[in-house]
Parts: sequence; C-alpha cells; structure tokens
Amino acid sequence: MSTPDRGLHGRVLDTLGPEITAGEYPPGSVLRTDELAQRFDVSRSVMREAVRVLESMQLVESRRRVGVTVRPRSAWNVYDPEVIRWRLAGADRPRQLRSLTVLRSAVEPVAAGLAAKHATAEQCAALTECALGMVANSRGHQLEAYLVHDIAFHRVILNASGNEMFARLGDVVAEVLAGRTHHDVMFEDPDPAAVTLHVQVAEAVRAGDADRAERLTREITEGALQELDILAP
Amino acid sequence: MSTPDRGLHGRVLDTLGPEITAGEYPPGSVLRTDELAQRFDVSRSVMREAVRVLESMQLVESRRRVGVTVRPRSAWNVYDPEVIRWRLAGADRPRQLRSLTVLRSAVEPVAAGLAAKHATAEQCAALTECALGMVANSRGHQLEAYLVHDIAFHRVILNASGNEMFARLGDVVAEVLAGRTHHDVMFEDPDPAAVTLHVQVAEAVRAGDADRAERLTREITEGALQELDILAP
DNA sequence: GGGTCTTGAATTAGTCGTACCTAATGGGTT
DNA sequence: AACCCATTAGGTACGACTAATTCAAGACCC
Repeated sequence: MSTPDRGLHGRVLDTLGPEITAGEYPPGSVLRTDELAQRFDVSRSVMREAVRVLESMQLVESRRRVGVTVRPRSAWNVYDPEVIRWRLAGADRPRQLRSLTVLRSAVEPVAAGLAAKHATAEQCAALTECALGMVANSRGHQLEAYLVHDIAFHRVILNASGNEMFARLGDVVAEVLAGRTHHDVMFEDPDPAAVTLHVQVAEAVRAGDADRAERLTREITEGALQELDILAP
Repeated sequence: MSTPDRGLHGRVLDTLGPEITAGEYPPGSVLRTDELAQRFDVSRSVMREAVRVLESMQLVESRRRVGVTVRPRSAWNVYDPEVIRWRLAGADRPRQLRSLTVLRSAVEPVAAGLAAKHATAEQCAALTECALGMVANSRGHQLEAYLVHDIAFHRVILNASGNEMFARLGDVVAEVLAGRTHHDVMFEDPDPAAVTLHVQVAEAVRAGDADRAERLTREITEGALQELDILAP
C-alpha cells in the first residue's frame, strides 16, 4: 500500500514485523540471524538490514554472542507508521485502536483550534468541500464515499494546524477511521449528529473561531471514544 | 546517551542523521552509497545498513540507478526519538521545540485526566513526592534538582494515563523540559504559580478528580506556550 | 524539419557468499 | 574464588554478479 517494494529486506519485514508486534515472540525471545536468513531464504546481508530496521523501531535488540532479542512493548516506537500498520493488522488491533482513538481525542481538538487561526483560504475551502461531501453521502449506505470525505476532512484540519507533529498524524487518523468502517461495526449510516458537527467545525474554522472549533471537535472525538466503549466496555 | 554503541553503522548515523535533519542536504539531494562509504571509511555493507535505518525513518529514499535521495520534511517520521534528538541538537531546534510544546499542550491535559482515573496508589505517591521535590527546589537557583523532579512528575502523569501512546512521550517531554532549563533562558527561579499548579495536579489526581486535573494541567502547558511566545514571538 | 518511439549502453543500488574479526558467555582449571 | 580459554553469534570487509532505471543516440513517422 504505502511502500510496495523495498526490496528483499522489505519482504522479510512484511512478515517478521507483524509476527513480533503480534507478540508471537514474547519479550526476551532470541532470534538468530542465520536461522532467520535460512527461514526467509535470503542472504545474511539482507537479513541484517532487516534486523537493523527492526532495531531502529526498538522492536528488537542485537547483541553479540547472544542474538537478536525481542524487546518489551514499552520500548517499541509505537508512533512508527509501519509499527502502527503491523499492529492494526494483527491481534493487537483492538488495543491499538483504543490507544489511537484516545490520542485523537487529545490532539484533534487542539489542532482544530490552531487551524481556525492558521488555515489558508484554500484549506477552508477544502474543509467545507469535505463537510459537504460527508453530508451528501451520509444516507443510503454510501459508507465508502462518506469515509473518503471524512478522512480528507480530518487530514485538512491536522495539516492546517500548522504543526508538523499534528500533520504527521494524518495517516494514523485515516487508519482509525478506515478501520472503523471496514472492520468494526458500522452497518448503519453515520450518526447525523456527527455529520452536523463536522459542518459546524468547518464553519468555525472559516470564521476563525478557535474556541468553538476546538469545542466542536472535542465533541466529535468524544463520540468516537463512546463508540469504542459501546463495542468493548 | 540512550544508545551508546550500535556498532559502526550507528557511528555513521550519529553524524549523517543530524546533517540530514539539519537540512544540510535539501530535499531531492542525491547521496551515493559508495561515496558515503568512502567518506566515513566503512564498508558498503555497513553503509547500506545505515541507509536502511534512515529509510525506515523516512528521511531518505533509495532507488536504483539514481542513489539515496533526501525526502522532504513532510515525510519524516518526526516521532522517532532518534530524529527528535537529532533535530533538537541542530539548527532546527527552535522549530522542533515549538512543535513539541504544542504537542504537550494537547496531550498532557488529557493524560492528566486519565491519570486521575487510572493512577495506582504508588503512582499517586510518586506524583506527590515529585511535587514536593519541586517545591523544595523552587528557590535558591537549584535549577537542576528542580528539573529532575519536574521531569519525573510529567513522566509519572504520562505513564499513569494508562495509554501507551502517551507513555511513549515521556522522553520527549523530558527533552523539552531539559532544553528549557539548559539552552534557553531560565536564569531565575521557576514561576511560583507553576509550582503551585503541579502540587494541585498531584492533589487532583490523588482525589480522582479528572476534570480538575485536566484543567490544571492545561494551565501548566498554557504557561509553557506563553513562555515560548515571549522568547520568540 | 520537428517530434516521437525504440533501443542500448552506462550507472547505481540490490543481492549473495565468503572470509575473518570481535566480544560476550560459559565452563573448566588452578 | 579468580582466572583462562574455547565456543559462539553478531560485526565488518570485500568481490562478483544481478537488475532496474535513466539518458541519449538513432530510427522512424508525420
């Protein structure tokens, strides 16, 4: 999807990464480079490159005479998009989804407030367009079209905040929203109240009303949190 | 500091990483693996491992027949602790410090609210202890001792929130706080109002008053933001 | 003549295999 | 208990080959 071909070492990571993040190797487990190279039928050089990447993600630690040991969750670079994708694809999905939704509830309201102050005319226009798209697809089980606009909406907000750390969470929010539509329950049309809130946020940002934009966005993310509690109390 | 010896490839990263994040190579610049290997006097294998790590941080992109091209800032994994350290150490420091402080202002209040609900007795005790330590060192230019307790305080809050994404920001907050004391202006004793707020947050968490803990922490982070505006408007 | 398409040579990263070095470990000796 | 040494697995280096992609020269069509 995001990185189609990173060479052989990427192919290795595509299976080894998810295995580790899924907890198949408990913390402290030791993997031998040679064995892994054999298992994936690649040279040691390629395997070493893969290990280096896992190491930079703090998933493993490589030590002489002992091997490649799996590190505890608490050490993982949980903000690495690759790690997030792996965890979302595996058994850790519910836990990960909850963590990310809580993160959203902290970040997005503040981002919306900043967006109200910093958004350009183009960004305001894009925001309104997204909100209208959401309205247009809010009825009649057009979930996919709705999702596209929903993702775009939140992405614009995060970008318009003018903060690079917020902007970088665009992909994360996209994953969470997509996950909610695709994997979790969302058979019905989206909550009309949520749709309205998005429209109002677009208005507030356009009007430069930071407080209002923040408050309204907080209502949106609160809704997302409550949704989680309903699914898994 | 954090990773003393990662081998030769780590040595290479220690100088190449900061160079890239400092913007010494503008986006689109091409680096050749062979030239880099020569420059750092390492084998191609080692240089390749280093490039793989930079690639996983989205700092560069490696393509055949073209070389290793530097990616635009917008692509960087700005949450990677390594990248954050590099940027804080270089010319990008002010920009990075501002981004991180804004991030703090979004995350910490919510984390404090959650901490009020989830903190264990040990965590409450640690929190109170930290707050007392801050009070004890708030006068008489004992900035270092104050800093230690300040960092510990915020770390406990983030951990006690029970959210792994928040917990992982402990190091970031520590860097920001340390930076404020060491590099930026902070000749005088800390603001008494801030000290009081920390004590009150500890109380609120202990009492399980989430709203109050969140509001008070928001005051703390607002203060940090205003501090930035005073330094660089 | 201007423009497009084809082809092939040059270039650079990708992969592999081997040989050797280094350090941490664990056991055996004094 | 202190020390030493063989073992082991990662660390580094090098050389050969592969494969993809760019770029330019030449053929071709309008």
